Amino acid sequence: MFGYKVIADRLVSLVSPKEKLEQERRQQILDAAETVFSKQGFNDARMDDLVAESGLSKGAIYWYYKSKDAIIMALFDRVFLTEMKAAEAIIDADGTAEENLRIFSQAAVADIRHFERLMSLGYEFIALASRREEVREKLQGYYKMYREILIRIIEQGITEEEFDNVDPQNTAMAFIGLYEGIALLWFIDPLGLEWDKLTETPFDMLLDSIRKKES
Amino acid sequence: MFGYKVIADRLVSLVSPKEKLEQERRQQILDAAETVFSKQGFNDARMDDLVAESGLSKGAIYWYYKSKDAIIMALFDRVFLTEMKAAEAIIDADGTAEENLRIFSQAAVADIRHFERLMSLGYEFIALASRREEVREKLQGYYKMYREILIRIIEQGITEEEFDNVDPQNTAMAFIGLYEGIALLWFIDPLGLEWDKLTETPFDMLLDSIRKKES
Amino acid sequence: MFGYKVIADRLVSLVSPKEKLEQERRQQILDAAETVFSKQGFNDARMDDLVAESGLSKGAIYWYYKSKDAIIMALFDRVFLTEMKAAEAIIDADGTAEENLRIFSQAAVADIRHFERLMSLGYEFIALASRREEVREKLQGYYKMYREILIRIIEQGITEEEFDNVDPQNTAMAFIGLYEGIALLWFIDPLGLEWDKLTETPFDMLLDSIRKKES
Amino acid sequence: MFGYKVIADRLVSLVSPKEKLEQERRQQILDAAETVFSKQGFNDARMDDLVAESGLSKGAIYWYYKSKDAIIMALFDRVFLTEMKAAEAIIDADGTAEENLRIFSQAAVADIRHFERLMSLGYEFIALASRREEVREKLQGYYKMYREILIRIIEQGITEEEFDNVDPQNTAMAFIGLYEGIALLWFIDPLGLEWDKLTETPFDMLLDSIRKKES
DNA sequence: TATGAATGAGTCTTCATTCAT
DNA sequence: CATGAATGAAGACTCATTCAT
Repeated sequence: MFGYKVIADRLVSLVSPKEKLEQERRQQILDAAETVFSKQGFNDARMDDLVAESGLSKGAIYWYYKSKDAIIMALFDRVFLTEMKAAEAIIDADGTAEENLRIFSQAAVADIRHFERLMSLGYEFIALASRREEVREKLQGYYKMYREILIRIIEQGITEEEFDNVDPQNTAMAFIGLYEGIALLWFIDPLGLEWDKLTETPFDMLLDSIRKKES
Repeated sequence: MFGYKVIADRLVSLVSPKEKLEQERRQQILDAAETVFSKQGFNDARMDDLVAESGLSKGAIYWYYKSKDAIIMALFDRVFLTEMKAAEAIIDADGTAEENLRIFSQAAVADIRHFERLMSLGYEFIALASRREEVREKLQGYYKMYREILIRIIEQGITEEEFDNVDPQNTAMAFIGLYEGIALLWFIDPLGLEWDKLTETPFDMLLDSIRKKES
Repeated sequence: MFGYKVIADRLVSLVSPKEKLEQERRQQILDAAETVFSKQGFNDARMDDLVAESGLSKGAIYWYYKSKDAIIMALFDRVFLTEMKAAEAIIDADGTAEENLRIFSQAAVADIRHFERLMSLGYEFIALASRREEVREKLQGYYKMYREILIRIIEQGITEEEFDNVDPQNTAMAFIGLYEGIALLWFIDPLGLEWDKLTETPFDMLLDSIRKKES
Repeated sequence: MFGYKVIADRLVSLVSPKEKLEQERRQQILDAAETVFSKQGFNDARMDDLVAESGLSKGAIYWYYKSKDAIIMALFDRVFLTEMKAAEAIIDADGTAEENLRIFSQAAVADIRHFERLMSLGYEFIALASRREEVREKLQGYYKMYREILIRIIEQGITEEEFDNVDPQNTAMAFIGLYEGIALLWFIDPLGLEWDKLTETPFDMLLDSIRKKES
């Protein structure tokens, strides 16, 4: 990821001013979209709200994105990509499997806190998934990546005899599912429970169940 | 639940033919709404789609519900109520805590399978929750009920020394979160994994971690 | 044609009030469209102009026609059909070929005078013809019908030895072309020349050239 | 016509390089406009289509023409002028009236074939004529010129006793109308009839009717 | 001169809701 | 109670034109 970022930064400095402007404008529009859509939902958000929020004109927005839907999809990709990159950051981590799992879990937590404002957006996308093949496929890719990272960590744990000989696939699903579910509960009732507590116990429970029992 | 149904049936037989018709019409409308909304989402569904699906006229629908939103809310309540009733059915169950937990878990599973078609509807409601106090409160109530049932079972397990002395609240959240999360993953990628398998391992993992260790 | 009209009238009286209303509304809309489109052209005409001219609401217009283009096409058909029926009226005429030709020619003249206001509409349609297969085909059908009527009259003239042994096809084209061309010139410069005079001489010239020369 | 062209060429060589560039650019724009407008019609053609077709930028086009309408008018003038020049070429011809008429007729034929692609453009202009005084006047001028040339030829024929003592004005209208009408029919149904055949017979018919009968 | 990003008034169309019958 | 024609406010999108660079 770091390497990637460096390359990306370099790329930015290499692009023409014109391309830089285009990138800026697109970010400007997606920033506005993120704010407006997460506040009002895709359907209740008006293009005029994007105009007001972005400070651009209607025409300018349509110059960069051909439709409201295109903006939604671009926003999806941006959120998606950001999360993917955040996840990739953990791959390189070395340490015991449990440490890696904890780092990953904490990253996920941090992630969710950070993208607190994106959660409603996220459920909009999920609601879309049943109707839009394209969205569903992207979400599948996203979770697949997560699963693979976790599977690798769990396999590491098994190999290094930290963990019992569990099924890595199912175990990974358990971890991911747990986090997603907890996030959902927290989204519905953010004041009802503290996020950290909400997170730690279930994680420890799962971890506990796969930790190599002394014999 | 059964008792309830009996009561409901009695109620039906006690009401006047006029009221009976009204209830039938409302169910007709909500049936159509369930189908149409789950297929197209709240926003892409047209009142004319409800007309076509229900076989009623536009005027008839507006006779029984004052707006599209009222139908959405009534549908929410119906889904909500059905789930609540399904959950209540387990309260009376007697058996060991682990048995009850398993029964509850299987009910949840059965539930989800049964309401497979309602899942997209569910995520629409969740997406709504961040913008509509009313929806959020109902969802909170729904999960609160679930939590309380689980807490009771877990407390039973602790009291009867089946389970370790875990925190009932957090443990309940872990179970609920796990199921919700797994459901979400399955919703995104239904073909990717079998539902039963998807469900059993995580459940066993959690259960394993709270089961009283021999000392 | 008369028979047709009678049937049509009967049909009207047989249709339900609902269908009658629909037909009235559609005529109302096409009447407004005729006025507005002929005055402003298809593109400069606004749906709001149709609203104002028809006395109906926007929604009512869209209830009966799904788009502006659908109205244009329906208007085309109405104009087209009216002209076709007017032409058919002449078929039954008996008399010498020359008389029939003159009747037909005068009908065409009368027709054009009557549809003076439709001429700009006509040229809009003709301009459309190069881009819209559908329009082109309808116009082709229209002129085909005209040609066939004329061919029949000319063949009658040849058979009855009123006319020389000319090629009926080409001769028919000459007559039709002449009338269309004269109409076009008159459309461009209506004050520049009187319609009757504009019409008679060319007609007589053509007629003269095919009249059986005494030998 | 040739003389004119020579003058034009001289003019070009006399102007400054700056003016020469301007003339080139304007032709470039009108060339693109001719292509785009005849393919898509005035209304469906976008300024961006002109940009793409001309290879110039938006700004450049607006540098040379202040509006889309100005381009339409300039294009009209260019087409108009070209046709006028073609017609003028015949004025000088000497020969019998019938020869001149035939030359003129063949020129018109050639003209139409040559401007086959411009016909839809032509009908766009004609459709415009009813709404735009300016366009109507130009078209009137155009046909007036044609009429005058024909009148001169016909008067020549009468004077030289080739033709009967017909009314030159009406006879000219007959010839022009005939050609315009035939062109229209061919535009609607180009495959339905061959152009040459479509043209010759009517012409011969008219000619036949005015040719001096032997007495 | 030339560019093309930006503007924003103007359009068609949609669709929840109403109401005369 | 029921119908479905009618309403009209509202919204996404277009595109001729402008103007900073």
